[in-house]
Amino acid sequence: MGRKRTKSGKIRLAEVAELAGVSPITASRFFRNPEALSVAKRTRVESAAKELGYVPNLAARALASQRTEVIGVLIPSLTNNVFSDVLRGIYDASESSRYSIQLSNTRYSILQEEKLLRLFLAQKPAGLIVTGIDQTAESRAMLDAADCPIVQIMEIGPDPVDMMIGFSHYDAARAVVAHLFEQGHRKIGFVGARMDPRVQRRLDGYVSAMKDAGLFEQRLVVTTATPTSVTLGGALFTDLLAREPDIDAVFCANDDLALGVLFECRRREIAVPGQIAIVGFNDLEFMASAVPTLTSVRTNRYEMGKTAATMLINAMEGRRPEHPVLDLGFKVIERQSSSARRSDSRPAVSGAGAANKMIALPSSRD
Amino acid sequence: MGRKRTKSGKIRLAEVAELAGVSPITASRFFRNPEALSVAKRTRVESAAKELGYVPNLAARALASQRTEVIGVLIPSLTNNVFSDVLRGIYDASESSRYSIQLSNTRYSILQEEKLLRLFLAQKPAGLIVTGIDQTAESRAMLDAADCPIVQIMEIGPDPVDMMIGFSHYDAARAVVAHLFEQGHRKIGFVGARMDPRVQRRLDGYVSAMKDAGLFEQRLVVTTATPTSVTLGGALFTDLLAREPDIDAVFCANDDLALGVLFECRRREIAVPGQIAIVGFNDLEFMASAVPTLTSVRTNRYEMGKTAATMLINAMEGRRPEHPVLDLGFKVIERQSSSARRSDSRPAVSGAGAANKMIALPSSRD
DNA sequence: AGGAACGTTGACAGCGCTACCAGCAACGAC
DNA sequence: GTCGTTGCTGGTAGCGCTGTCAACGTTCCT
Repeated sequence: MGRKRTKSGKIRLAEVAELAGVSPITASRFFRNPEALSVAKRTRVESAAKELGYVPNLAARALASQRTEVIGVLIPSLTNNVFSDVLRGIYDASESSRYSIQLSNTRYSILQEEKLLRLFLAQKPAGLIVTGIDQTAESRAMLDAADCPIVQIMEIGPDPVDMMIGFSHYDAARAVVAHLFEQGHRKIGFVGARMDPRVQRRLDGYVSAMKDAGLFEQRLVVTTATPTSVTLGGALFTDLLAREPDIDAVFCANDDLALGVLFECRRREIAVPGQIAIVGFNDLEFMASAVPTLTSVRTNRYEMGKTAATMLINAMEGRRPEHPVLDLGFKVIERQSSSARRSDSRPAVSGAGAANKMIALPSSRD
Repeated sequence: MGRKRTKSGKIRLAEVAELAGVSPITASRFFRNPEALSVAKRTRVESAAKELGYVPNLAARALASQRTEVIGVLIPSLTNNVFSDVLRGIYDASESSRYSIQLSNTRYSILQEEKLLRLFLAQKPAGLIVTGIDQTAESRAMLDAADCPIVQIMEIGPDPVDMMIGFSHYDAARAVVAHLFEQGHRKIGFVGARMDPRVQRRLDGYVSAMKDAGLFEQRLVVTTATPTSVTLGGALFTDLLAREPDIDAVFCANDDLALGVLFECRRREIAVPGQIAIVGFNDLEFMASAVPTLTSVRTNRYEMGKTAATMLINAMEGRRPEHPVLDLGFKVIERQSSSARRSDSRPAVSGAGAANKMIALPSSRD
């Protein structure tokens, strides 16, 4: 009834200005561009704000300025380790800025992505980070029309919307196959799950490398749309073995699958790499301490996220990057699981901590 | 220069109202409480909004209504798998609501948490999800004073701020030790990393259970403040073995450490569970397909996140839960790695897919 | 010395929406 | 038939901040 909203405790810009003895607009400028104030007023506003514990009202700021300080981030999965690394980079980079992150999960659906994009753009984000290069035509049109900087992450390709940071999954897959050839493997299977666009491009790279060597057979490829998991790695490998019992290597589209294959080999008492070599993708932390240690492709996911956010923030503040497309490359980390074919069935287990040989390549720039 | 911001394309509530032939305030009501409109106006506004592609301006709404539709979420890590499951639950639950998630990473620092909390509360969030029960006194005071619903997640304890959902890490650890006793293990080591409050409580549970049996020795505990990893599991286990070569079981504070211990055992040709039993915590997916399969404690992380967000949303809309403290319990999933002591050194590997025996317990309510 | 240029400050209006309250019609109770 | 009561609708007045522009004092140039 008689309970009116108490205004007593509310600290607005006006209160700060009054205490500092300046006009509200001057106080406002202090928070947005302190250099524009004289030193005297600057210190006065600063101490007044601190004394009152002033915190700006972001909604009012957004409404008045017609823009937000929000970076929209669209990623396809919250579960996948790969994206948590990227996200960490994005959050770390944004923390030291005044921008905040608005995250949404497309669940690997470009239709969902389109819907979320529409939602995001309606709120006029200061910038946008989107995953990959496979948007719907509608999404692409919205991105092209958006009047904020945009970074596409996770891979590089032709025709960037704006900025782009990633690496060539195709080239990385070719490098893996080349490495396996080098180690004497010929009958190389491919195991993939989820089959999102980037996994598909890894498969494409594998296929092209195998074809180049005249070794490609469709029967060597086992994939599924099911989300990836360690258990699934074992199951897909079982399928592959049933089809092609005499394969000598397996290229897994990610590390979870590779671990599953490793466990399945152990279960079946198949020597790794003696009988079958295993290569994964992403180089998650556990790959280096598995027994045998597992070869994988290292991609700079944290750096990718951090750089993407940094590029975006710079662009939002008018400092556009010299090169809008940044290829972070990849490294094939050669470990025990793919070392040269040998006849003995027990892998060398002593060198768990042995230095990893690396093949470092920037993927080709489009 | 002469380029003024074009206002042409802007669809505001006023435009929708005009097309629908109603007043702006009526149109506004349509979006917030459609039932308050007559059916005729409701359909008119609805079709007008759809025709114009109207999207409300959240900043204006927040400013006018003095509240936001943002749920603040404070978690200690973006890397940890455990939190990605919780987060997925939170995002899934929020998706079907009008609330959006604002996520921040405290990096396991309660000081950082306090700082972020201050930031969040200044923006008047509609609700808050915070991790754990170990806030600073200052944070606690802010939470108590906050006029929005709050859910504490990940564990339960006495004296909730508002709502709480989780389980007792202490009881879970005691259940693990009990299980190991039951399987004939006596000299049980504890391996822990990061040592955040919840890991600490697992350690406390382990210590109390061991003391109850008169088997506790400080030398059996190896911990570090270092962030957890598979590799670290191997290293800590190596330390433990150097101290106590004749242990017969290792309780790992999480699954990554357990996997590291397993690999280290393989490296050293220690039979699991023949010579040493291994138990992890969290029951990540890979635990079930490792060789041998690894015993762990299943916690309903996805459900925890989803339920937390759902409880919060309900509370924000006036439907407070009957029981503000929800104990989700845990299950000790018994697998090969901790089965009864046997003299032969090769574990049974045939039953990879065998049904897991479970010990299900709601943790005790405080 | 006069004027331009710059740096600094403030007045005003309005961003798009909703809280609040008033008004109006339709209906039922006496 | 009069007086509530209920259900729906609209007018007014901001929410707290910033864009724009004008005005001021100072400095520098010619």
